[in-house]
Amino acid sequence: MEPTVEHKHFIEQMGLAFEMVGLPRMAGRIFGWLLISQPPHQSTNELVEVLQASKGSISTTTRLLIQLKMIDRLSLLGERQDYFCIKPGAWSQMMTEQVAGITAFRQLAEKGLEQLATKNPEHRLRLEEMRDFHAFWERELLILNQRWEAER
Amino acid sequence: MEPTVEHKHFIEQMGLAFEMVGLPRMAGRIFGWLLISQPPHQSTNELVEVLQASKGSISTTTRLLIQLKMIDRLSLLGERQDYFCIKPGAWSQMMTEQVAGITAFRQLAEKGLEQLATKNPEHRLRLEEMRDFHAFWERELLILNQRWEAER
DNA sequence: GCGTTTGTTCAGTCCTAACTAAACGTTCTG
DNA sequence: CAGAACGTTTAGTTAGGACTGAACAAACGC
Repeated sequence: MEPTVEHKHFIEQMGLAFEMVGLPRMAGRIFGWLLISQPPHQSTNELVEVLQASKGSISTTTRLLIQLKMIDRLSLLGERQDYFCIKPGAWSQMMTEQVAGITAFRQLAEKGLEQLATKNPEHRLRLEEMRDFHAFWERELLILNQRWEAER
Repeated sequence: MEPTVEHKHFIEQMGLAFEMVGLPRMAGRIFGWLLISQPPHQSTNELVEVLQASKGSISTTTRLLIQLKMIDRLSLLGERQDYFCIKPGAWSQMMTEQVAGITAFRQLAEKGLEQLATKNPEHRLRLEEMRDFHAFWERELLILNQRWEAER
């Protein structure tokens, strides 16, 4: 299946959106195309052609997306090529990654409170709020994630 | 107030954490120091010295943090220097920024559904899930943000 | 008004990370 | 076994953004 001009535009937008959340643009392009391609699984060569990228780039980036649990590799019986498709729950997985960032902030706050806050309570206030805030979100985001899985 | 070795380590960690969420490392360092400095407001020159950075870098990055509503500029009466301190609700503000990213994804999905999805319902499925997912989180994150403001 | 202090702006440098292209290894086909 | 079809790896290039340093502008004190 060949991409139209609108398809190409969508792909490029997905690239930019992925970049915004800290992933390589190419990852967004691959994921974007897999969202709209017919059929939903595409071979390496198809990706190379459609996205006009090098084999190496596709190889590296598909492995990244697999590691992030956002796509699956399909090896069809009798077929020589590998195929890729979007993994169920890919978006949830992406959100889970975000939670990791929040955890990092909470841990940093806790370490700060242990190691360098004086006994002065007024001084501790800022770090305590940082810790409480991130603990709150850490907890609630996990709950929300479960609720989404349940509702859908 | 002079930073100890532990302070410097904390500052550097905050830099890395900020980098993880897509902000300049220097922004994290400034914010980190403002979290633990005594007093909680610090002048440009103090930031230059403590963080061992150029005036230009501090100037640019403080303006960025102000624009993101994460710190405030204080101009004390009779004082020539500007001071900076953490803005109440800075963390909430940071979270609000994240929501903007989610909104971008939802809008992209909607534009995709309008412009390039065929009538084939099986084909629309992936884009519809993308839209529903992000609409869900967009809604729930705003609610959570309000709950945090209320609870604290 | 002149020099000082302070913040901003801008040109240039440096560093990182994405991407390309080519070499390589592996597996399949005839 | 020879050759082709794939995917991976790696060296090299490129692009973007953070940071520096210096020039600049504005506000103030003497």
